[in-house]
Amino acid sequence: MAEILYDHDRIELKWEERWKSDPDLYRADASSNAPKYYVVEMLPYPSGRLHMGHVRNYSIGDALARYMWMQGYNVKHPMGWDAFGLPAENAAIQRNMHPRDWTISNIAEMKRQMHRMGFAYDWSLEISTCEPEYYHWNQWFFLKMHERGLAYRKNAMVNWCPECATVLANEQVVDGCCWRHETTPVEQRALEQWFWKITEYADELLRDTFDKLEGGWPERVLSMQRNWIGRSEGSEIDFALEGGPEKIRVFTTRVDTIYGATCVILAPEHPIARKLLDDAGRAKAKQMIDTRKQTGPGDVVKDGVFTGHYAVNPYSGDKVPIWIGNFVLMDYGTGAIMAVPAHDERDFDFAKTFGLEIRPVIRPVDGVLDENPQAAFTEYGVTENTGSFSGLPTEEARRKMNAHAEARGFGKAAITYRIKDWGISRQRYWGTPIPMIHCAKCGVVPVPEKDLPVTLPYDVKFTGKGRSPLAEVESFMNVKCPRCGTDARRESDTMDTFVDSSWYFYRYCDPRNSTAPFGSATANKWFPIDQYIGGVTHAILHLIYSRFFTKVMRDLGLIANDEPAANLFTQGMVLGSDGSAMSKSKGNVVDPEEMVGKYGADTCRLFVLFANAPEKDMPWIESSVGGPRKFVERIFRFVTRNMDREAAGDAAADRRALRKLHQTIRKVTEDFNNRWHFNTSIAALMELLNTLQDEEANLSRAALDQILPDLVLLTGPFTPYLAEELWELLGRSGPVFRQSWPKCDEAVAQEDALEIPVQVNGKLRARISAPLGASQAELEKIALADAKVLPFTEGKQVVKVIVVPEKLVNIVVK
RNA sequence: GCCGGAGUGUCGGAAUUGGCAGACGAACCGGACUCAAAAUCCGGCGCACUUCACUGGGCGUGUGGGUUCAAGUCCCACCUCCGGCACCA
Repeated sequence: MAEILYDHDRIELKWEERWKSDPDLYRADASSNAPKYYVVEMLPYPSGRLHMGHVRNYSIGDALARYMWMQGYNVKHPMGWDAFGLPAENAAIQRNMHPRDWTISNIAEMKRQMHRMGFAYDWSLEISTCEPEYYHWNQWFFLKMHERGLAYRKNAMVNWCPECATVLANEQVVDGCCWRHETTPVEQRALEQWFWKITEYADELLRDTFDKLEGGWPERVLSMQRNWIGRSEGSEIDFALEGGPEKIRVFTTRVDTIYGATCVILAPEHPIARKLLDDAGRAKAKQMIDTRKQTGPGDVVKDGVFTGHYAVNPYSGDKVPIWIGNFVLMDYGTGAIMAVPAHDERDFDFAKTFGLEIRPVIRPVDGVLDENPQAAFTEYGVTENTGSFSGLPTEEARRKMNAHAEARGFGKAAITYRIKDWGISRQRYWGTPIPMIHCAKCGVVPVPEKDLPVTLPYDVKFTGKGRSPLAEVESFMNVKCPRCGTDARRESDTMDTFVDSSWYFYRYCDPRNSTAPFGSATANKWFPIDQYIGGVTHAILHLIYSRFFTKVMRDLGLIANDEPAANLFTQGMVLGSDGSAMSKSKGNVVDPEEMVGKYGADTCRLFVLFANAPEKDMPWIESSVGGPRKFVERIFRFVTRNMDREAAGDAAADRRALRKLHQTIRKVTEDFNNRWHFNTSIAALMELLNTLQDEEANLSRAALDQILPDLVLLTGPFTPYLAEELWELLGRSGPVFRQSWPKCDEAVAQEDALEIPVQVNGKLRARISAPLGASQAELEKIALADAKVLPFTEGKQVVKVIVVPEKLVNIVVK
């Protein structure tokens, strides 16, 4: 048969239809004895259309899934929708579309695009987090958290736009102002909200980044998580309020400097501050709280107010003034600090601004105390003027002073974390209703499990005003108290959408279960995830919340694993032509569907994988799409014109072609097994095709019959449409991804002779040819006798000759 | 400020364990085919020299040092860029 011209639409649309018509095609085999392989790509938010970041993420996962199938694994490869979220509500306000309708039509559109890309998902496992069948179990987890004391209520600040009279999400605050009222500064208001005690697991979350995830997760993700958890060891010390029963507890990492404390500073939100301040001071505190939200990090000017009250240093007995300061944070440590200007830069700054005393108490280990410091000395040293603890090195002083505080009952050694409990309440409509009821008699009462799910009402007005759209829906809000049966009101807040994505990959194991989130047996079979793949933007929040969830689920006895994913791969961002991340607001997005229309899905996938290594940010240079496109065409034409032609052949050409084939199999296999640098795998396939075309005229029928099927199989994970079409043209049956991955025959891959570079004093001077398996002595002899080497050794003394077998000869002369 | 990552041709990148720097592709230049163009095929393509030419050696992986027979790769110091955290006590 003659060469066939490549037509991407004809081939891809044909196979898309066939694949779609077989719902079992990519289903994992429940009765299989093959080892399991669970690969999950982070589920998308259905924003409307696929973007290039999705295409990159899913092309990587799809190549891997197909490869693992071909390696004989029982592969589970699901997809779903992270369907709750703010943009749906914005769409409702801005274009008068119901969030649910908007979301569902987006899902349909994106699913259509995924089919067009040829991704191998088992759609029977599809989940959508906005369906009651799914969020039912968010509510169930909420009840379990509540039972275990992991869910609690407390006052927390929310962003409030006085113009809209509504709560704003952080994303809706732009430069400290409301997104819809660009000149209206956002205020901070305290609201009772639900929190989950992730801090209870802070220590384990931190420890397991070392013990369980190192090696399987990227170092930078682990480091970001450790940073986020932010464990810090220090002391909590009580300063007694002069003339009152209260104590002010401060946290410090440098209790050894406490004799240098010249004031105590409270966060403006601190409850004691409210009592100590007069009206003017309270107004000032309120102003500090609001301004803090509006100024970006880094450019805060220190501000403070003296309360007019004093506290007593429990070590020295000194009386120190109590201030409030805008740089002291309520939600870190105890919300109060002791200021030691001589040994802390921030305190030094504060002291200079407000004229506070600077009292040095630490000298350098090999120096003297600087009585009049011009800057804070923050290093470790030796204590001075520190009562009975004077003359001690920092670490010893801390130990002894902690013990002293504990013995006297005014303090102790303490650990503080930067990570805060997870505030999950959102004053939004499009999310999971929090299954709680407020009863005037009984207080806060959980919805009984049997009454779950609490479903989201459809008929809601989106005015963009008020506390939460749900709070206005009387039929939803009015309920009988499950405990006393009197009239009560439902909680009108919904859950943070990060709750939905914290456990979705467990639901894939048992997506239609209506009596439990999933069955433990099936989860234990598939977990931990063998490979989780997603954007590095989720390195902290999603990945820490889902680790927290896994630990809670384990403690509930639902699962046996401690971590959700044994291996994590974070692909880089896709950058627009201007070098910054592709985003709608920057206007530098490239629509994948346009590319698919022009070049086909195979070329699009190949382009994305070939551009660079997948963990790196990918610069978008569309002009280079020609390479991958030509490669697809060349393979197609090469196979079709050689698939059944007569060929006499030449043994030497056959040998060279088969050698290159097997070297390529080895290379591509290694890339899959070790590092997923698909750019080099694809380069190797291009080299193979170059060699095959060089040898084409002299290849025998027998060699072609070995080469063509293997060539097609090797392209399977990257260009599934092309591979499937060629597989069929070759007269083979069964989908490509169910075939065995080609094996490298080392004997065939072996070169006939070695070509070895020869250096003199480390500089390349010649290449010699040597028989395979030549001894070191032989190589040395050939190298020394080489005509190109001789001019560099003549008249000189050969000091030594280094022979690296099969690699290189280096002659050292003097 | 702290933590992490990265700097290689005109561009994306390759060199996986210290052993031939620039694979593969893009762009560009030249040639063949064509009335012409596209497509395709063939050749060239780090820098500055040298030779009529074949060639020949020199320099070259952010900068400066070092280790080594041998350094893009290891060590020390520094510069730049990217990402995260950031008055975190």
